[in-house]
Amino acid sequence: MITVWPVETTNFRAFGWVQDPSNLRSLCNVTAIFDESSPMHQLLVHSIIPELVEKRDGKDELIEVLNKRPLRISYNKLVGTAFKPRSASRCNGIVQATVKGQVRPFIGEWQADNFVRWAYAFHFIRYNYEDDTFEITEEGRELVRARGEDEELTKEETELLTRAALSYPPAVRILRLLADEDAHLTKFELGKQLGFIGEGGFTSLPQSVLLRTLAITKDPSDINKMKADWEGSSDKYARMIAKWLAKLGLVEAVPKTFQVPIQSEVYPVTIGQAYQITAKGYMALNHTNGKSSYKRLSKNVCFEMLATKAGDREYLRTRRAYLLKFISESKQGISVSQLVERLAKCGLSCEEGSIADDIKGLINIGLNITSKNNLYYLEDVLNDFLIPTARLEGKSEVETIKEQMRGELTHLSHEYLGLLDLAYDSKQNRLFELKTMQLLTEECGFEGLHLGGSRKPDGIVYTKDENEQVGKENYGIIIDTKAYSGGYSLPISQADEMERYIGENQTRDIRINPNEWWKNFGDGVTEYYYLFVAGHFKGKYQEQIDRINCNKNIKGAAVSIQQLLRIVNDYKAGKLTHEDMKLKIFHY
DNA sequence: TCGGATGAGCGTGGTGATTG
DNA sequence: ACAATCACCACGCTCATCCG
Repeated sequence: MITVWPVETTNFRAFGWVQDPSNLRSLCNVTAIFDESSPMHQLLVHSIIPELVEKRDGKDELIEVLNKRPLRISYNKLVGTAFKPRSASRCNGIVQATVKGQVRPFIGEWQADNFVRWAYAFHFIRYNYEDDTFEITEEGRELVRARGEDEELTKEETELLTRAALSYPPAVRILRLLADEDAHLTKFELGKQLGFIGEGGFTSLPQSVLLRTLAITKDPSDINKMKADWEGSSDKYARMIAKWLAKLGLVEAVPKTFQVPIQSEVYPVTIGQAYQITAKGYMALNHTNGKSSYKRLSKNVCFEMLATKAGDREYLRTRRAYLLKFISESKQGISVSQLVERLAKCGLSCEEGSIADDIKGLINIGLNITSKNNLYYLEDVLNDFLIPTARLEGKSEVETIKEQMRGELTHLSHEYLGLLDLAYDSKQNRLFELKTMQLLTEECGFEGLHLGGSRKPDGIVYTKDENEQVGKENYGIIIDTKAYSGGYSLPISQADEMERYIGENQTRDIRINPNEWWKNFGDGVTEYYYLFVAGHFKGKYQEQIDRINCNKNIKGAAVSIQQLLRIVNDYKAGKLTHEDMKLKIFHY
C-alpha cells in the first residue's frame, strides 16, 4: 500500500542509493546502534563515544540520545557534520564512531550517511518524517540477535542479509541482468542499466568510448588511473551492489577482456570489475521471482530513491511514486494515457513520453513491471511506503526542455537527454566529453575517438567510405566540448587553443607536438573542420569563430547540445547524410 | 584495487545592512 | 522608528570522481 501522507517538512533527504560502504559486519554494527541491549550499543555509550568525541563536538548529547527510551535517533546525531579541510575532521556522529575508517579511528560524515542509507534500504531501520529520526525494525532486531562470538558473519546473519538484499530492488536488478544467459558484465555495462539513466545522480561512463581511450593510452600510470578513477555514480552503485552480492555468494567477480579494434589494429583491454552470477545467485533470484516453492519476497521501495540529485528532484520523485502507486493498484493493467490522466488529477501534468521513460526507469531500479497490449502491470509486491506531500512546484526549465526533446528525439535513445544535464555541470566535463563522443561515433556513423590528456583536443571524428561511395570527400572534425553552468562564451584563450590544434593538424610536425594526436584521423580524410559543443553559447562567441575561420582558413562552428541532438536524430531518421550535416553545421 | 576520502556545487537559512 | 528586503556568508547535503 502506497500512502499519500501530508508532512510539514519540505526538506527531503536522499535515500535508497548507496555509494561507499560494503562491509557487511559494519552494517550489522550500525544496525546494532539502535538496539539498546546489543554489545555494540553498550560499547558506544561506555567507551567509544566518551573516548572518540570531544565535549565541544557534542559528546554528552550523543550519549544522551543513546540512553533515551524509546530509542529514536535523529539524522544529525547519527551522521554528524564535515570539517574543513576534511583532513582535520573530528568525530561528531554516532555512526561515524561505530565504523573504523581507513585513515582515522572513525569514518567521515558522508560515509556515515551512506551506512544509514544502507541500513534503511535494507529495512533494518525505519525513518520518521515528522522528526527526522530513525528507529530499529523487527528485521533489524533479528539481525542484531543473530550476531555470533567473533567478527565473521554467522549463517543466520548471512541469511538475513541475503533476504534484505533480495528485497532491495537495485540488487535484484543487478542479479537479473547477470542472470541472462552467459551474462558477464562490467560495472559500466551494469551501471548503464541501473537507475534513472541519463539523469543527474545516475551517471554511467560509455564503456565503448572508454575502451578505445584505454587502448590508445600508452603510459601505464595513466591507464591505472583511468581504470581506478573513471566511473560514474551508477557504475559505482553497481560496483558496490555487486560487491555485497559477491560477499553473500550470489555473484562472482571475474575480469573481462575486450578486443578493441582501432583503425587496422586490435588491442586487448581488460576491465577488472566484471561479474557473473553463481548457482546460489540463480536460486536466490528464483526466490525473489516467486518461481520456487518459497514465498515471494516483497520489495522495499522508498520515495527518495526515485530521484536523487537537486533540480526537479521532488517533482520527479512525486511523479514516479504516484506512477508506481497507480500501476500497483491496477491489477488488471493500466495504459499510459490513463496514467497521464490520473497524474493530472494529482496536479502533475506531463507528456506521455515522460511516462514511458519513467516506467523504463522504474524497471531499471529493479521493479518487475511488464506490459501486455499496451497495459502495464506490476509483478512485484511492494512493502508500504509514504509519498510525503509538501510543496509541489512545477517543472524547471531543464525538465521542460527535456520533455519537449523527448517528443523530438524519435530515433535516438532518450538516455542521451542526460547530455542536457551534463552540458551545464562543469564538474562532469569528462563525462560530457565521453558522452558526446559516444553520441557522434555510435549514433551518428562517424569514426572517431575521445582523446583526452594534455595537449590534445577532447576528441576527433571523421567520415569513412560512405562519402566516397557518393563521390564526396571524407572530412574530419576537431571537437572541443565545454560544460559550463551558465552557457559558454568561448573566451579568447580557448579559441586560441583551438587555433593551435588546427595549426598542428595542418603542419603535422612531430617536433611541434610529439603526441601526434592527428594520426587518429583516418587516411582518406582530405578536409577538416572544428566544432565547439556546449549547453548553449552566449556573448561574443561568434566573433571568435569568425576569427579562427579567418586566421586558419578553415570552417568551424559552435553548436548547442540541443541542436546536436536534433541533428543526430535526423541522421538516424535518415533525413540527413554526413554531407548534409557538414553543409548544415559549417556552411550555415 | 578496495573501501572509503575529498573538494566542490548548490541550496538554505541566519545575520547584519539597507531600503521604503 | 520599524518592518521588509537584500547582500553576504557559513553550513548542510550530495555528489562524482579520487586516492592511500
